[in-house]
Amino acid sequence: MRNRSRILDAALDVFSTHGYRGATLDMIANAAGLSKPNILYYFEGKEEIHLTLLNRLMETWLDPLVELNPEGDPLTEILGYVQRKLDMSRDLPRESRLFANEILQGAPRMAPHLSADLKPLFDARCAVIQQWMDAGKLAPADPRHLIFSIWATTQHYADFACQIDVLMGEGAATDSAGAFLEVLFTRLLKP
Amino acid sequence: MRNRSRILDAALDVFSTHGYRGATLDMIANAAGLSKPNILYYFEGKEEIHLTLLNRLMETWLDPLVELNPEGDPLTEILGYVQRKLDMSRDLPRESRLFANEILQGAPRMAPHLSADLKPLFDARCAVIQQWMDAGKLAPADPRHLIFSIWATTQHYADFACQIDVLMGEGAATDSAGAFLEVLFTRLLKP
DNA sequence: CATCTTTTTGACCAAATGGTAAATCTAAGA
DNA sequence: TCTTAGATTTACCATTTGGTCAAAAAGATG
Repeated sequence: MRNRSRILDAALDVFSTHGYRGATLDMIANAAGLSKPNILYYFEGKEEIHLTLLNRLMETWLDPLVELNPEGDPLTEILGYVQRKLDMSRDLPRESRLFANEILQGAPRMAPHLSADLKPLFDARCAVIQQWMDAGKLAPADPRHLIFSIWATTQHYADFACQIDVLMGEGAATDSAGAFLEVLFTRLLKP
Repeated sequence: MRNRSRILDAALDVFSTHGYRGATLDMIANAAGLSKPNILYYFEGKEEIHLTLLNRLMETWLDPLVELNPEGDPLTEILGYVQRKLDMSRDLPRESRLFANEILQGAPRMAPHLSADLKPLFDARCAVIQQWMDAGKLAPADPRHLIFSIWATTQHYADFACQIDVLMGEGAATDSAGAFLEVLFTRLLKP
């Protein structure tokens, strides 16, 4: 099944930079070093490749939030979450852009996942954060918007990388971003 | 020239939800209530329509940052900027998504604009903010990442609206977002 | 070697898509 | 009313693209 992996890797390249409709099987075949019919030997079609990528992505994507430990020290936990999300933008920018593309276009193939997987986790984590705030361990703020702001600021470094490269120089951003975001969320949340 | 406007409006709808390659002239024609050849009577082709939209967008997009007044009260100016950007996400979500789509895909048609128009403004505003911080009027933080975080958090409400709708219920977000972001950036920047 | 299964490929196909050409319609002036 | 310029449509065209099919390679197995 090495070919399957090569196809998925190539498809991740292509889908993440051109979007679903902008990607073609020929592009994927080329990037994978296989012929188009050969790709359709391993996958039923373009949509199945895309769907496979999205399904795999969902686990990876939720993981950092799953790891947020309700028993841990509140501020440390939140800052750790920010750090893990920022690491993902640095290490998996293609996945971030694949996700962004899908959401931008109204999540036509991922809406079920959002309701079924993301929403329950989101609600649970919001409740935990709210309890931390109620207990005075974090400064008060809407937990939902807090999470949105963490997603937005961290993913921005992957999704808008090309703009950031123009403004800061290639790759100069992700280093200093970690320090900035730590300050940002510490000042927001320190009780 | 009313038809030109109708075409551009329809194209904004289509491009912002499907991306450049995902959009078709037929979709645009349909949305505009015109025939495909009639659209090509007003524009040279698909690319010219897209380019026209991007060019118009650039002005609108830079405007809130242009309005940031170096003579004003620092915190008020920054918070005003955040508010204007958030208003844009609420009022012009299609434009925000058009922009996000373009950047996500590596800004193939807008890279020149970024270097020529955005970069100088960005550098100038960073310098102003740095001076404010040096003068002790704002708490210290990297001005570049500050601006990125403002872009990220405000545009997130337009670009990821479909995800936010799932997590918070339709349209419930943009109201409370303003208050949250004001707290976020006040706690970050208040000296 | 001979057989059987798994991969791979070259030649196609039908639909979609960006775009063109020429004919037709419409409205304003002379 | 006739003319003329602009606007619109119908009928196409060439290319791209997702996908199929049968045949050929390439392994495995006895």
